[in-house]
Amino acid sequence: MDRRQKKTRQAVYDAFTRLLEKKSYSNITVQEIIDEADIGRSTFYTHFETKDELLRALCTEIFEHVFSEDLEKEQTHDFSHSGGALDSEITHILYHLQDSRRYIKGILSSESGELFMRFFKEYLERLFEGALSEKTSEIPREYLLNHMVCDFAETVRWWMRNDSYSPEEVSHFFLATTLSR
Amino acid sequence: MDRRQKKTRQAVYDAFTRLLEKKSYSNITVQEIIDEADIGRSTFYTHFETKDELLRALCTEIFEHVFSEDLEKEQTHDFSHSGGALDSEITHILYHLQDSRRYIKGILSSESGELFMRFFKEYLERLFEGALSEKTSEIPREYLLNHMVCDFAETVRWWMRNDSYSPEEVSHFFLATTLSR
DNA sequence: TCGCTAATGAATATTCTGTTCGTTTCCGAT
DNA sequence: ATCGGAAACGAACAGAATATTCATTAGCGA
Repeated sequence: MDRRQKKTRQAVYDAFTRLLEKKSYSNITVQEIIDEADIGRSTFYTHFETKDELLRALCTEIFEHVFSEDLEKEQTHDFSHSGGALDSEITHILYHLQDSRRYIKGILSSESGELFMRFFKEYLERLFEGALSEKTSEIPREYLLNHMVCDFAETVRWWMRNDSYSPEEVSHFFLATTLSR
Repeated sequence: MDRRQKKTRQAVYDAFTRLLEKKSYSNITVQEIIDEADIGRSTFYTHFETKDELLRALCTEIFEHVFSEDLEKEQTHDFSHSGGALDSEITHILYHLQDSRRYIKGILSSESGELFMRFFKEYLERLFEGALSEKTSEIPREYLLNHMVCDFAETVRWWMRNDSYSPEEVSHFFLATTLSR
């Protein structure tokens, strides 16, 4: 890929996250992003059709990073039998998220958080599908999956607001209050 | 309050909810609300500064209604001892929400859902504070409260997408997967 | 009945978005 | 080092939606 393109995209991502730390998503205009990134107007529009698409691209980039190694070995996941596998998996993801914390906090602190969470949950759904025990209970499986996914996503959101625990602790909180049924 | 003002506000709320049944929040323009409510342009702006403020006002109205009876007897709530009190409380709230289901769906199906959920969680926080057992566990109380609040809010969101269960069933799902620790 | 307040809506200003296009700059392949 | 193509540039423009202004009309309630 052309060096100029990479530089432009990166400049936009950086500018965007910098702005997200200061003000909410809907109050950020395309022009502000352009000014902050110091690029030409038409350049922005050759890379991204809309502000929404920019957000989507940024989220994709973050999650690609966070889930990269975890989802490719999806097949081998079978959390229902091995006790600690899910725990270390989750801890691992939390470490990745901690690295991207600066970006993520800004995104989560406004309506853009909605989109971020939606993406996040998509990935989590794939991850947790194997963690649900097979035996059918009185509770619908679709409810349980949604429950786990949302619970974890909200745990992360809480953690991001609240930087006072380690990935290991948070993983423990989550598993202690959610699973085991 | 002047009868005309009440009429205007009600006309706007009605128009807005009617539009929300058809399309999502972000695709509704102020002009459409004005046309649907059949009021003058400047009249809208004397009542609401922006579309966002209208949404906020509507959410307040909804929750005032949903939680009206429940929160005033807040003092007497002590779910930690009586088994079925929380259950019937929750079922009651779910019945209220079911009534407003038509337009809540519209609110939830876009970024406006973020605002709705934020409001919802504020009310839930007050409601659930009493439900947490006093005994300090290894899990921080603030984590547990956030966990319950988000879990219930997300349960409701799931239920709204997914109209196939009764309030009693949903209340059971929630209590079976969240509490008891 | 009368004074006050709300509603009206056309006109206008403003703000933001998204596109166009001729020009300039820069990359990388040869 | 050169050259063709691709990317960046940015002023200018069109279009959509928001928000404000103001003179006029209608309705409330004391």
